[in-house]
Amino acid sequence: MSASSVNTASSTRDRILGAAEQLFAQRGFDGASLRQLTTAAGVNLAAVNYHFGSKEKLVEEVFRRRLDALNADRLAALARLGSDHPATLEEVLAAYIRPALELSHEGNGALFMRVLARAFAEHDDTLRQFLSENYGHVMRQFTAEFARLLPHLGKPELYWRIDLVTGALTHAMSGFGMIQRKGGVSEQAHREQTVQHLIRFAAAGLSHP
Amino acid sequence: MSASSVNTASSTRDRILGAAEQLFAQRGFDGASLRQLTTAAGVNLAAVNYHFGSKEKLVEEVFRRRLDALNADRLAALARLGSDHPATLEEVLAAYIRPALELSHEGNGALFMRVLARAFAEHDDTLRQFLSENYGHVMRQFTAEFARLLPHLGKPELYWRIDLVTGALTHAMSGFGMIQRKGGVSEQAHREQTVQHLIRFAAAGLSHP
DNA sequence: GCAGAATTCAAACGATCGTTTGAGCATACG
DNA sequence: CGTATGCTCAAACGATCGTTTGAATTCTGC
Repeated sequence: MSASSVNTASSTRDRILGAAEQLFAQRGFDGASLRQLTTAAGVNLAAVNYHFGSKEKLVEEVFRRRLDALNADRLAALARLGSDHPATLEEVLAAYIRPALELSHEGNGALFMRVLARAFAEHDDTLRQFLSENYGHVMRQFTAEFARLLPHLGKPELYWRIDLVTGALTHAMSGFGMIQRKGGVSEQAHREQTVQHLIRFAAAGLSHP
Repeated sequence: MSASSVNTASSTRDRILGAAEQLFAQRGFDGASLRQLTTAAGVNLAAVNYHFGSKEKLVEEVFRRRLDALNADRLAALARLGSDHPATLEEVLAAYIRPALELSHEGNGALFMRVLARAFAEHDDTLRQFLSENYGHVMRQFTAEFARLLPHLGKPELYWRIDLVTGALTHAMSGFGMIQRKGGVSEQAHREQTVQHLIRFAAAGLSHP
C-alpha cells in the first residue's frame, strides 16, 4: 500500500467508461441505469453528468474511445499495403478484420463489440449520424478499395455485399463463445486461424460470380 | 357505417400486438413503454396486463405470432424438397431464406425483422432460451441438411459458418432501404432477384474451400 | 499554507415506468 | 328478466429513471 493507487489505478472518468461499456453490452443503453453504472464504477451518481454532461454524451464517448483506436489501426494497416505490389482482396480484408479481432481479444474489447452490435440493431438516428460523421471516412476508404478489386460488381451490388459482410462480422465478433480454442493451440495462433477463416468467408461472399 | 367495425377491424389483442411490433422495432423492448404502446393501439393501458399478463409475456407473444408462421413455412419448403432428387445447397438455402423475405415484404413483416435483429443483439438469456425452446428444432433440421451437403466441413467450422450466414441475413433483412427496386421491375421479380442474391452469397460463404 | 479551481458527495427534483385495483359496461345464457 | 362472465376504464401504487443542486472535500499553483 505504498502508493495510494491500489484500487484507484484509473481516473473517475475511465472507471465510468469501463463500467458503461460492460453494462451497455449486458443490458443495452436504455436498460443500464446510471445508478447501476456509477455503483459498479464505485463513483458518485452525479459524476456522470459532471464529466460527460448527459447519459447520451457518455454513450458517444464509449464509442469514441474504442473506435478512434480501432479505425486508426485499420487505416494504418490499409496504408501499409501496396508498397511493392497492388493490394489483394485478402490483404484489404485483413486490414479491416484483424484490428477488430485484436480489439475483441484484449481486456474488455469483446464487450465493446457487443455494444457495437447493439448500435447496429438499434436504428437510432442520433447514434447512426454520430457514427457516420465520425467514422464514415474509414468505410468510404475501404469501399473504394473493394470497388477497385471487384470491378465486375455494380455499385448497388457491391454496397449490398459489403453490408452483408459487415453484418456477418459484427454478429460473429459480438457473439463468440462459439469459436472455441482447442488445447495445444496458442492464443495467438488461434486468433490468426480465426482471422484467416473470417477473411476467407468474407472474400467468398464478396467476390463470388 | 352499417357494421360497428370500421376502425375496430381487429381485436384489442391484435391491435396491441401490432402496435407492439412497431414500437419494439423503433425503440426497443425497454425503450417502448406500455403507455406509448396502448395509446398507439387505441386501447386502455391496463389491457396489456389483462390480455398478456405482463410486458415480458407480450414480447414473447410478438415473437410467437410471426415465428410460428415463418418456421412453418420454412419446414414446409424443406419438406417439399428431395422428392425426385437429393436437395442441393441452393434449394435448402431457398427454403430457409425465401419465407423470411416474403414475410419481410408483407404488411409489417419488415418491422418484425428489425425486432428479430434486436433480439439477436441483446444477449438476454430469458429471450434466448424462449427462442431456443420454441424454435430450436427448425435450426437443428436445417443444420442437419447443411451437414449432409457440406461433408468436408468439421462440426465447429460448420456451426460457425452458419452463424456468420445467419448474422448476415438478419442484418440485411432488418436494414433494408439499401436494396432498392429499380423502375420497370415488378415487386415480385425484384424479390426473386433478392432471394437469388442472398442464396448465392450464403452458398459462397458456406461452401468455400 | 492559503486562495481558488476542480471534483465529489448526499439529497432531492419532477417525470415516467410496469403493475394493480375496483368500479363500470357489455354480452351471453339460464 | 336476472345474473354470471368477459372486458374496458380512470385512477392510483410504489419503484426507478436522468438530472440538478449546493455544500463538502480534494487538488493546484503561487
